[in-house]
Amino acid sequence: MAFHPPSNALSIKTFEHPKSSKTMLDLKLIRENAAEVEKALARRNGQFSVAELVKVDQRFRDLQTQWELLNQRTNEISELFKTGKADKSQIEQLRAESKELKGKREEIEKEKVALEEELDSLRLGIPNLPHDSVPDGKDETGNVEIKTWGKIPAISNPKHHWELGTELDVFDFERGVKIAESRFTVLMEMGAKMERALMNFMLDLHSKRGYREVFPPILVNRDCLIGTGQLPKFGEDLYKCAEDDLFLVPTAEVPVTNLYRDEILEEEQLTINHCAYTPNFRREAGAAGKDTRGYIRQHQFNKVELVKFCVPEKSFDELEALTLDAEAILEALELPYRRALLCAGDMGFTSQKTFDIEVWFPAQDKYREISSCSNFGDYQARRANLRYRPADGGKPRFLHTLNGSGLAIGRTLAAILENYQQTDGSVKIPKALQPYLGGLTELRPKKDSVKV
RNA sequence: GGAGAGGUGGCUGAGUGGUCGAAAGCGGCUUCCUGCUAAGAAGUUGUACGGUCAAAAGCUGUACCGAGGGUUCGAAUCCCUCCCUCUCCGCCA
Repeated sequence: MAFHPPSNALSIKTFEHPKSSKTMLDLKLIRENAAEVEKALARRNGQFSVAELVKVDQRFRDLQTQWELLNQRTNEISELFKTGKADKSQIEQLRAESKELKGKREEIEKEKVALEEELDSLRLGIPNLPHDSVPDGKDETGNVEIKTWGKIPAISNPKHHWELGTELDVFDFERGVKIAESRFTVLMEMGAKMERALMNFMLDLHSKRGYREVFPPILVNRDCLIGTGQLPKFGEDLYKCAEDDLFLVPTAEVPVTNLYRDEILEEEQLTINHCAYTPNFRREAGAAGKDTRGYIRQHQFNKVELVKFCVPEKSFDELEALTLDAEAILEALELPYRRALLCAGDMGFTSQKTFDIEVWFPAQDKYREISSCSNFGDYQARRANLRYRPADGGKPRFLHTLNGSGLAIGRTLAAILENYQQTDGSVKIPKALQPYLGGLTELRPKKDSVKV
């Protein structure tokens, strides 16, 4: 696998000086570089075109100009009234003209509103541009392995985590289904404790490394989801509380990135680092039949998330730092992993560049994703109106956002079970986690215990 | 859930239907003064989208005082609807 170093072809840097808010990509940039934008989008999996957008935008701007001219005349008329310059003979005529102008304006406004809606929906439907350093590729086969860490354990006939977990009284899959539906699992005694221990361990480690811990709401409003990019396109994967128009978070990325929505931060405050634990809820709409066994793909799962807000110039350095911070958890737990650079076709909608961290699953004999670390550039910042005032006092600029799992807790638990399994069916506890479990060193099946 | 108050620029906070993009203060920026990590003086300081310009500056047009409607030649200011915030009461972990 080849490593693709950053190139400087179509410079994503030109996106750093946005002029308008509430767009995902800078409209001006799209207008002026439509061909290059098309080309960058073509690298993604799926059909995205800006041609229609450019057309609607042009029509909208024409109308805008007409509308402004009508307003200008209206203002002139009222100026005549104000200054008393209008002849008495003219007054009635001016009143009539103004009314007529209003009628014309209303006509234009009708079309404008319709066009604006269309424009918004077109804009929100266009994904972020893959960075130049992102390799081409249609799907995960195009991803590039960047590094591997740790020694893959030699286990003969490794058991799957769901087998180990059931024997060790960690998971109760059947009762999870009874209580909710499929893809819901009950964590029994040691499972519950392990999950809680992992949560605390991860938050503590990240806190030590400079992330400020937050615990946000787990129900969020529509604006948040538009801000981070889940809406309007990916609503089918969300759980919704229809009566309140609130949604269960699919990731802590949503509430944490929206912490500073519509705010102007000071450059001195950046980089802001947050870590947050939340449960996450996903309908897994497109995942029918995938990972139906085990604890890998649940409708509800726990995760610690890392989120960064930084100045545009630093975001790629911060992406590396963030990825290392996520990897630090796996290294502390001594779980073998690799890092992959996602190709353009496999990247998330909002991302400019993404590293996946994949942990080794012995029974599956492969690496599975446990974290996804992305630089979004100013894409989310535009949608969520996240800005900062430069230290030199200039105009507010959009900042850059990043996030990554640090880590998915359920998958970490599953990975521990598999990688730390012993031939006698017991599972050792990683040293780093033992203090969080009262010094416990292993999980052992209770032969004499009756399954309650 | 009941009653009341309120939503104005980066922040605090004035604002009689036209002189308000909006007083004042704070903060920011620039300059001056002062020999000391301070204080003072003056000026300046919203955002977005257009036009002019090679470009920037400048000039200029339009919009924006919670959102959306209405009245009016003209609305931050009057009317209606909605949203949100705060205070008191009730209820509750």
